[in-house]
Amino acid sequence: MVSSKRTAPDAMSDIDLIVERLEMRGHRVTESRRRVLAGVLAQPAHFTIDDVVHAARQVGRATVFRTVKLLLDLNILCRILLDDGTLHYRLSTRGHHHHLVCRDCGRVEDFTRCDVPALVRQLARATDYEIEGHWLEVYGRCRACARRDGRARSGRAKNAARRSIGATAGAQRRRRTQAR
Amino acid sequence: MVSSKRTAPDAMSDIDLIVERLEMRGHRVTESRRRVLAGVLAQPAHFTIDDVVHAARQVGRATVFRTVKLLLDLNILCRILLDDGTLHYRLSTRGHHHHLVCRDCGRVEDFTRCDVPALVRQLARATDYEIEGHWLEVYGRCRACARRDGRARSGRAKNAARRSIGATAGAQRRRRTQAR
DNA sequence: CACTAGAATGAGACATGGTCTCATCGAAGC
DNA sequence: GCTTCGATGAGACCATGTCTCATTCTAGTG
Repeated sequence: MVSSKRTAPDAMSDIDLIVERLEMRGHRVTESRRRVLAGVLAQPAHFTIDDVVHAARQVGRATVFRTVKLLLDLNILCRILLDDGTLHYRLSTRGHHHHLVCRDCGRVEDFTRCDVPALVRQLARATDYEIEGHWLEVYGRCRACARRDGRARSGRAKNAARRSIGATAGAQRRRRTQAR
Repeated sequence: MVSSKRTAPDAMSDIDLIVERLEMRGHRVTESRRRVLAGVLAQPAHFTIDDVVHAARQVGRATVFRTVKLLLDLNILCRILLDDGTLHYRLSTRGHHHHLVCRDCGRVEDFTRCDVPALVRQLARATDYEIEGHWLEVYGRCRACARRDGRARSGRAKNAARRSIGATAGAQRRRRTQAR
């Protein structure tokens, strides 16, 4: 709590903050966990577990999975459901929030405004459910992507409409593979 | 606004309706596809692809996957994101709708009221995204489940809170396996 | 400080969900 | 009846994630 603020504000301090939360919850702080944390913090906005497995190369695969799950539990990470149905991860902003995801480049914006509670109240009345939570993701195209191929737009529109939430995971794999 | 389970007047006519939609879109109507359709229509409210693979036993696994994807494309099926992050399928009610899912028994209600458009407009203004769609699922406990263990509730509450969207797929597998 | 319980680890087998390939079949238009 | 080409099935393959179990290591205790 009155913890070792041993280093100046650099990447380490982020790790230390998370380490503190681990300790507070009674989890042990091991070298592997530190490495996974460093790997996570080194990622861009959002990433797959595989990205972390590569970033924290000395750590076993199973441990990376366990640690990421732990971070989800602690609300240090959150999940993003991409347009194509695959799940990515990202550092969580504090509190209740949702994601606005660009279908083309995968950029993610957080937003905190959430109109759902009113709907939830009405649903609760109408259905007699005890409502405990909800999941909302909004999909679109960021300005850069919309502008980049504004003219091809009408041609792409049909594909975009086709490309439901359920586009294949395989397509996603290929897309990512090509991209690197 | 809450439409409950579809009652099939008789299964054959449902199949024929779907077959018609396939033909209209220029897809061939094969024996395998009929079998998959029959398998899908024989399912309870929601199901996994594996359930369909078992129901349509004479049909190859790959074909079941292909056919289900086709049905998703045609909006005959829709996906449900369960509490634990796994995807299930269900016959789609017409038009835009969302799901209210019971975390305990997995029951699903559709609802069509959707307050998101207002939010979407505001997001579009604030972020300059072209917004194309959204995904909303609401989680809770149906009346039957809430009543069944009303007393154990306080004890379970903590678990429920823990059990984020990210609960393990393994847990889900086990749950389903036990259940049959 | 040494000791110890038990949490965490890593290797690798395993499970699941899904895609791809390719030879073959068969629906439907002519 | 022929022909075309979309659909099929078997099975290999891949990605993601979990489980097991022997071993290691953290952190609390004396």
